[in-house]
Amino acid sequence: MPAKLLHKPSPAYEELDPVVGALVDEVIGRVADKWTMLVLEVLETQGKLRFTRIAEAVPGISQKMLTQTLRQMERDGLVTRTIYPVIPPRVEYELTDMGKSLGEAFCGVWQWAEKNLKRIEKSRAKFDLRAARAIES
Amino acid sequence: MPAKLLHKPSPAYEELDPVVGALVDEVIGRVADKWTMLVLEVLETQGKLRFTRIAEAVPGISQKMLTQTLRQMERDGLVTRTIYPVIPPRVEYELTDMGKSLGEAFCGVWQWAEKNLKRIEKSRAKFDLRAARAIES
DNA sequence: CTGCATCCGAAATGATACTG
DNA sequence: CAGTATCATTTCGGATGCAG
Repeated sequence: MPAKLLHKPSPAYEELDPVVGALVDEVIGRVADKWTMLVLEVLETQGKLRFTRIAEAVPGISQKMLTQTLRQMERDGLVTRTIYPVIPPRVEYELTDMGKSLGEAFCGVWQWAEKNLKRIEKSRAKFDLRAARAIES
Repeated sequence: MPAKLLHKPSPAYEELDPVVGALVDEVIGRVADKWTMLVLEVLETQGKLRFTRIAEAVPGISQKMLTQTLRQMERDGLVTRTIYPVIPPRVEYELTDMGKSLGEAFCGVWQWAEKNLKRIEKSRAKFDLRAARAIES
């Protein structure tokens, strides 16, 4: 992989190969999903978990969205789903190697978010203040 | 951010500081947005650009979404917006230092996406095949 | 306990027309 | 050129009921 393509393929790259470019965008769209990121984070830090544990660990997620997110992640090969044929049912989810590697790739983003939280809030306050004054005048 | 929780417990960091935890989630939700990521990437690799150039470089984005995304990024302090009072209007967008640092944080995710594209496609094909067979039987 | 199916309102997005 | 405004459409997400 050339150093030039460390990031998303440039427009030139997409003109050469629009299909691959579109697919990369599609994958980014999938992976850059709020619930996917939060579930990924939980599974990365807490290891193998069952459905209800994940629901508890991801604040605000509904059962429907959790099921949907886990199915997508399973389809994409990010998690394994293990069903224990017992009563009551027991289903456990665990990151695959690919899932773990994605978690590591996102690590920098989490750090960035924590580190820059206050700066973002300040920026927003400033922006909103300027906007308010613009309306007055 | 969802308002209501269907369950009681929370992740470790939220128990320590629920407010900060919620804010980190909010920032992640914002930053882990498809269009934000794509625009960020374009500005990172191509530097200062005007509105139409960005639109051309981000395949599939609508004018509305580009405007919205750029406004949010400006509000969060990720980009600067420079207006040249000429006719026709000329507006240029450029990453701030904070925007650039976010771009670097996302670098690993881009690499991951390119690297694992084929593996994801294979996983999906396999999953869909199993699902199809499950329906038949 | 897990999680699918369905309904429904809310929110996000796209398409189009229009403006300084 | 760089938007804003509006409307149509799609998607999201919560609530509920039910099944294995």
